[in-house]
Amino acid sequence: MPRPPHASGLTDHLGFWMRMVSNQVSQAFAAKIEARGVTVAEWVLMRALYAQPPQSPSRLAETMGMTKGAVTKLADRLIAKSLLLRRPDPDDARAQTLALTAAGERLVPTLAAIADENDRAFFRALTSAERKALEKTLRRLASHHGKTSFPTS
Amino acid sequence: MPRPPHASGLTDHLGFWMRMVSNQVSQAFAAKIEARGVTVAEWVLMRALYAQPPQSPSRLAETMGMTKGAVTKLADRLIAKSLLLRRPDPDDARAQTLALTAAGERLVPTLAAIADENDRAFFRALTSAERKALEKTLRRLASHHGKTSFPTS
DNA sequence: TATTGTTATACTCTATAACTATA
DNA sequence: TATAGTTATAGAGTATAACAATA
Repeated sequence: MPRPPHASGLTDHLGFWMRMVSNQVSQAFAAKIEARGVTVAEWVLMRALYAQPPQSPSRLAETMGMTKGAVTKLADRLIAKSLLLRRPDPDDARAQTLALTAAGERLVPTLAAIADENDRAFFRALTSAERKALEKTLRRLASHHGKTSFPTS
Repeated sequence: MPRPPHASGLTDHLGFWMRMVSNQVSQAFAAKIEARGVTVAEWVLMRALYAQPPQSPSRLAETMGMTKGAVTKLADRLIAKSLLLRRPDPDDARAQTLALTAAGERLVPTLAAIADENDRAFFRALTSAERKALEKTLRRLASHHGKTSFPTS
């Protein structure tokens, strides 16, 4: 009987392991912030607006690497939760600005603390040197392949 | 004027970088296999069935870490593409079995080669030692946090 | 009763494209 | 005409829960 042609396995690819670990850490984080009523994507948008002047949807779409339509939808949800405000730009009647509400501003440090804790717990299995090496590697890969320009600090 | 309370930034978390790099590599792979008419999730299911005896949806759900309903939906799509076959289990009238069609079996090595190439291209920026270290780290994290039991070979 | 699998429903995330209002 | 933003639509991915058939 003929043997089937060789095909590399799922676990032969670093991309597979990246996806698996990424899903694990993101799902753990998502579960923790769900109690605060926000999703991971919402957290990212909120953090991008924290302690910043109001930003246009276009600009947020650019820095977050998503489409304008996606930003609108995300913003709609945060507005419905009274965490975000949409206001017309006084200088350009076509434009809008997005800014956190007072409640939104207050929530960000809480979410940030949850993110800190989640990260610490998840990567606790690694030594300090391993974490450093992992971060360096990931940053290299991200900047090598990334089109999006997140604030790198 | 009061300074806003400190909140750690998105880029302070390894989880953020994991998610960013994982998305980059998965999206690159998704774009390449789209020409063959399959998605990443479909590839994973197909690879799990390649050169294997027919498997029950339950078992696949277990090993892939998803619900039975999700497997059914994924299977429906692959069946519509004539890449998968669903057949009643002769030993248990409640049960079904899933197996690749001949076309499905033929497609897997092609997809595997694309995955190989995608992985090589994406991680080319790293040295061999860095890749080894990354793999070791990711496997450690995955097994430390994973409930799902993928074939680890 | 317990189990297998499907179906129904829902929600997040994301994209593309059409559309509106303004520049 | 070009740009800013929203809306409409679509589809992947995933989950929960109700259900039918069978064990």
